[in-house]
Amino acid sequence: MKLIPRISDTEWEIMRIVWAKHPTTASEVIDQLTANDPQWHPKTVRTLLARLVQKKAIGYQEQGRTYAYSPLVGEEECVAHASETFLDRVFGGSLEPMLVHFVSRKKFQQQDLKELRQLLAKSATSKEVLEGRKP
Amino acid sequence: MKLIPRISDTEWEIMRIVWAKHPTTASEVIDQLTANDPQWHPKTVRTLLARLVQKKAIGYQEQGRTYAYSPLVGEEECVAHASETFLDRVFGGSLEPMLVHFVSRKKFQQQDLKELRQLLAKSATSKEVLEGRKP
DNA sequence: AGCCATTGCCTACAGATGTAAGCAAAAGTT
DNA sequence: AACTTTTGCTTACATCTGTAGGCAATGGCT
Repeated sequence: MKLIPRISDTEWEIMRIVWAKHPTTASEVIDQLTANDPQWHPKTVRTLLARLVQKKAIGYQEQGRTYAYSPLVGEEECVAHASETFLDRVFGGSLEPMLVHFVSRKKFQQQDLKELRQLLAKSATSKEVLEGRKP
Repeated sequence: MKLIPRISDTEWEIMRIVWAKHPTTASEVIDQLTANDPQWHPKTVRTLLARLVQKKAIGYQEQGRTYAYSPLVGEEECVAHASETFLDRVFGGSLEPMLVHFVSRKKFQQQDLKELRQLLAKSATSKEVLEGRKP
């Protein structure tokens, strides 16, 4: 079974960019980040990239003097792991209270409700979900 | 606007207990925790309680030589804050991908789906949304 | 009265995190 | 060739976290 390295808050920002487009270079990542938020300091981004390499969350291939980074862990796995952790921490592992929370929060728009509804309609007929487990 | 202190993983365990019953004492919290998981060391719990006091996440009243702790921040606020943070980090702030994730994960049972539908039925206040069913 | 358990307070300490700075080599510019 | 920029490598450093240990006072038990 694969080990998922612990990815910190700021590191997630980096990872999402790398997952979105890879291989990618440090300067590309920096550009992406600073485009949305000029608070990001290039030096900080490079440090984080190096740490992610150490953690084996990403790897790289040398392209001349620069590195072309690529993820070594799947986004799905990390998302799943982070979701589990979040659920356990904040909702004690219970899904329903979490859903109640998200469904009732103000930012939850009608549009979202509609989409969710369609999602459920599909899930209800899909094998993966229906045959999930349960004795 | 109220500031929500940053609550760490282990601190959440403590907070959930304090929210569930307060005021409560250190030994009560320790009992609760060790009941489920004997790994918890009493000293660790006391340290965490002290840190939560420092962070002003909880407060206390002296009951003789012991402290009776109570939350200073609401569970709702903290849950909302943690949820926002999680959503931003892991799903870039988009609710729908997150819901897709939770709805499609294997542990999501039919029972949960049913509950969620009922939940949605209640949340749905508009007719357009209600009509979004049947493929 | 004396001893022990309990409680909070102070201290410890390694590893993770956020946030960079300094440096040397290589690449690009003039 | 000289100069500037870019890049990765190394180092810094205050916090925050997880996980306790030691100490002194207070309360209980004998």
